[in-house]
Amino acid sequence: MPPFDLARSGRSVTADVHPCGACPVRGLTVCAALEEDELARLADIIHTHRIDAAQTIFSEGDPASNLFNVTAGTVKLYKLLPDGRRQITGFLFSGDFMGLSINERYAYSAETVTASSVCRFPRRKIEHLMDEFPKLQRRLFSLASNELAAAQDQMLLLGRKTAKEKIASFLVSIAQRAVRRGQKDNPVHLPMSRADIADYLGLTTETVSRTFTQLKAGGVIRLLEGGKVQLSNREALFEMAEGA
Amino acid sequence: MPPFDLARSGRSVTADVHPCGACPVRGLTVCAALEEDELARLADIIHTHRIDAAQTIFSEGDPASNLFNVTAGTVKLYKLLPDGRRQITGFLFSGDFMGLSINERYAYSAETVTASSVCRFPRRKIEHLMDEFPKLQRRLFSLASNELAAAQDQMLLLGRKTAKEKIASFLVSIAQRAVRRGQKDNPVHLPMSRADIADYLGLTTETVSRTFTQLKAGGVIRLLEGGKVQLSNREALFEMAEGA
DNA sequence: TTTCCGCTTTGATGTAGATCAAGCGGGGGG
DNA sequence: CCCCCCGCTTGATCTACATCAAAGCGGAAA
Repeated sequence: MPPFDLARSGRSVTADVHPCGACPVRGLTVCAALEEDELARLADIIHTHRIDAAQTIFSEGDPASNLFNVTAGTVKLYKLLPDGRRQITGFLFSGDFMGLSINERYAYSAETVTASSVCRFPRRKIEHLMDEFPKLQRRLFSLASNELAAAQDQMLLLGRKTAKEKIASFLVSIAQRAVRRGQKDNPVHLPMSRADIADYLGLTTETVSRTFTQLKAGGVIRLLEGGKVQLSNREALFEMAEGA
Repeated sequence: MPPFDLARSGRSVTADVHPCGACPVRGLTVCAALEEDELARLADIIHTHRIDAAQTIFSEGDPASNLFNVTAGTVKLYKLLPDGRRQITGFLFSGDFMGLSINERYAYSAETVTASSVCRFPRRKIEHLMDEFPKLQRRLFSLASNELAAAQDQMLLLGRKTAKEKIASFLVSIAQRAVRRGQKDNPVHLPMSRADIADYLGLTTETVSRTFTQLKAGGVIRLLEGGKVQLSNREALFEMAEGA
């Protein structure tokens, strides 16, 4: 997890001005709130960056000087305990945003899972724009509310679901998010490692692996090449996810 | 958990107009964003209700027609699995708000722990006011961001902490919140049952009880009358909470 | 005051998932 | 092309916490 300094772009990062009009995820995210001309104003303050896999974007406790929008690839957000135990609080795909903060500090670290592109908004400037365009403010509020609902689902999962239910829930939710991005949801693509999945679900790699094996044996899923998982029995998976 | 119908106030609920100017928690919550005259506008649309202990305020999936502000007492928010397993996603004290939703539906159920007072804002009307007073919108966004950060802390707790660390974290956080409300934080008051604490921390009542006993034996806390807990060694408790 | 009921505590036992420990397999570097 | 390394899987064992069980205990109702 080498550090990554946005100010001085090294080999692993490239910055360029990206025309928002051509943005592939424009409809999904913050920008969906804005009209063409307003979007131009937004474009003035953003920079897009291409980042290699396994790079730290920012760390918990850093001054929260930017908001980010993932436009390609996969990013994970996580928190650590002093002894190294890790909880991944979310995986981000294209269209997802990150960087909400309290006390001007990031509440979690962000690291790329795969090579990714992110679109960076200086916090100060976006706050100005929010005053100017209430729609933008409203959009961010709505996105934060969705995040909050997702966080509550995840609490239910972490606190009360079995390993099998956790894995089933995870697969279902990844599939649903793929659909929202307009991608096909079967087979689903899992770009992250077993260890990452474990740290997201409050399990160990071994348990994640064994549970996949069980689901496979039960004919509910098939493990394909390249981190793809075929959902062979979505009904069963859905019921399993809800503990039914 | 008897149902509670805001429309037809029964024995367990009383409604009256409450002057915001006299609100005890005005500085803590949504209303802190507003000036005197703006507050008057807000006062026009709210109703305060007094609710007995153990009453349902709203249920997961209900149309989210109101936002609420707790002005006295304690409320719990929770989600259920079909077989009855329960995850409490938060405890609310005076000054805390609830009712953020997605798809116009509540994402969780809310029930009073103790007799409480809540201040009710019709969603439709508050959305109008948000357009009129961007400060209000901003305030809600900021509160939602804080909620989100708290939710992420809770994920770390649920996914990666031991029973002892969970209880220690819980006590520390309850104490910190008491301070923010201007109440004394030692001893802390725990108005909720062991079962509620268990469902909040992803444990069982028995484990919660045993862990309290352990902490008591270790001289870290003392269990007092009336649900009060004396934090005898805050340093130790704080370290324990972080897993150090 | 006594009784009763629900909450809490304590004890005995069970188990899901963690931990410890190898193999296995595939992709990148030499 | 081969080897090495790393991530995944599988197996054996351990343990923190759950489950099952029953005994305090305190407050409300009679």
